[in-house]
This record gives sequence, structure tokens and C-alpha cells, in this order.
Amino acid sequence: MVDYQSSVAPYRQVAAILRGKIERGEYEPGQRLPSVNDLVQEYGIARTTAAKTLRLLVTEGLAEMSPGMGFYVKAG
Amino acid sequence: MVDYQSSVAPYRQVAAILRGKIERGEYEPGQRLPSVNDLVQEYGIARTTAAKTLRLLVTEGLAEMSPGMGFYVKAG
DNA sequence: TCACATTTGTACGTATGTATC
DNA sequence: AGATACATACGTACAAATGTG
Repeated sequence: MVDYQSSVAPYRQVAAILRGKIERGEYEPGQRLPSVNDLVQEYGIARTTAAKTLRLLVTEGLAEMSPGMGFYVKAG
Repeated sequence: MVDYQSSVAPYRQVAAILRGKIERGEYEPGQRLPSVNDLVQEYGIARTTAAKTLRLLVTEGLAEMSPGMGFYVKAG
């Protein structure tokens, strides 16, 4: 769950969590990340917010998007 | 309503009102405070002034801000 | 090939606060 | 005080790709 009392934007909070899991190897390269809907349910955020989280990881070079399939941990 | 004849700055006047409501429990911990726009309409002040009011409460440790969501009464 | 439902991500409109002039 | 641009959120509705039969 995200902390709406925090001054850190929810989409950044969730991104930080996923980033941590990627770095710890809980999500390995090539593996699929949670979908937008998964994040909505897991963290209680809006679809738009969840999508923004995943796009942020793409921007950071940590993930790649495959249309219709979802987001994957980027290799290398 | 604020008193523009007063030597107390409008943003402090409104902050005092909100502070009173928080202390009396009219706004409970975790509850959302009026938005900037709410304050603009309720007290006839400018957006900038209303925002300053809410940020003052944050500075005082009475409230917390969440991007895109608003201000909340701080717990504890 | 062809629907069709499901799953996936996207766009839009509205609301929230911030920063700057 | 007012105007504008920005960042962020929510909910709804939409569009694209998948996979199944």
C-alpha cells in the first residue's frame, strides 16, 4: 500500500518498491513485471498511476514494454 | 472570514481557524483538510494565500501534503 | 481465418497542490 | 491578486494485442 500522507508521489513510491525487487533479483531479467491491474490491486492506486509507475521504470532503463503483453525486466 | 484590517496576515488568520478546528477534533487525524480551492471560496482569499495557509500547518507539524491528493491532518 | 472475450496499456476530463511571473 | 504552466492523482472509457475456439 502506498502512503497518501507522504509527500512522495504514489507512482514514485511504487516504482521504488519495484526497483528494489529488481535490484534484489526478485524480478529477474526477462521476467514479467506486475501488470497495471496487478499494481492497482496490490497498492490501491489508480490505473493511471500504476501505468505511470511502469513507464517510469522504462524511462529509467529498468524495464521494457511489450504491447498487449506487459512490462518486462530489461536485460543488462 | 478574514479581516483585512487586521495586522495579522490573512494566511495566518485562516491557519489559526484551521488549527482550532484540528485541536477541537473537527478535523481528525488522517482526515483530509479543505483544499486550496475550498479555502479560496470559504474565506475569499487568493489561491497563493490559501496554499500558504496549508503549508504553514505542515511546517507546524499539524498536517501533511500528498501530491495530487491534498492535505491531511497529521496523526500524532 | 475468423470472431470473441480477456488482458494489457492509453487517453480524456477533472481535481489537487506548486512554482513563477 | 491574477494568470499561466507544471506535476500529480482519480475515474471512466477507449484501443490494441493476445489467445482460444
